[in-house]
Amino acid sequence: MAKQAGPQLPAELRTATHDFLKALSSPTRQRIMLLFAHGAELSVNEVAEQAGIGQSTASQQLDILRRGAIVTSRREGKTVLYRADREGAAEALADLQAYLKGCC
Amino acid sequence: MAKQAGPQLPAELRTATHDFLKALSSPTRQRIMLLFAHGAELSVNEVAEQAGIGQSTASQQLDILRRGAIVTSRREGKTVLYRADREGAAEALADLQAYLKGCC
DNA sequence: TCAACATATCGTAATATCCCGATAGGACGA
DNA sequence: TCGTCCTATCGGGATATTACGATATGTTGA
Repeated sequence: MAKQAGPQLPAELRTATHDFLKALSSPTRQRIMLLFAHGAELSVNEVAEQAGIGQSTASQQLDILRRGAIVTSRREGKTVLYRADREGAAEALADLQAYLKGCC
Repeated sequence: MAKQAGPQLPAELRTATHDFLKALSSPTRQRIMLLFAHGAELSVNEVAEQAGIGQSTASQQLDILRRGAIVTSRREGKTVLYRADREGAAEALADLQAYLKGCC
């Protein structure tokens, strides 16, 4: 029974993994991610300031990173704190690795 | 006290890794890569046909993939054969992993 | 050399992305 | 409640990406 072996085709990239790739394929967002080194938690304004971009831009780019599951956010009073999402990143990386194993 | 030693900062992504991410962050190019599963070698025309895109588009997208070090090419008579670049992909993946370890 | 074929490049419209300033929405303290 | 602070969303201009058809470049065989 069963489908028998095989994971068959290498399968496609999950939507989540595509969002991950797109999120990281921007120099600005790559720069933003480096701000989260060592588990740092930063507000939108702090990201904007340290990355040298406007507040609205920071908010938008952080949203893209969140959709890519590379960061998570939580409210702390008036501010929203963002931090790196280790788990999400690891998951996307694993999926990417599986995808590459299929075609490379 | 010196600036201390250490591997310092996780460092940025190499240009090559950025090219890799950009190359894979397109659904069309992701589809193209799946054509190279199992070590398949394909001409530009074959890629165009199987991916459902025009010849010039295939040539351009393959060039982007090559700059991302995900495929390599070689001439075989009149045609140019492309195949997946396992080594390049593994290298980019390793760099990406190191980068994520730095910020996530 | 000249055709025939395969790929690469050029010019382009359509679409998407980036970043901004302005403004709306939410949370807190007075 | 009101005012302040912080974040999210809106609207738009500049730029980049995508995919195409047409054309140039390059390779082989007659």
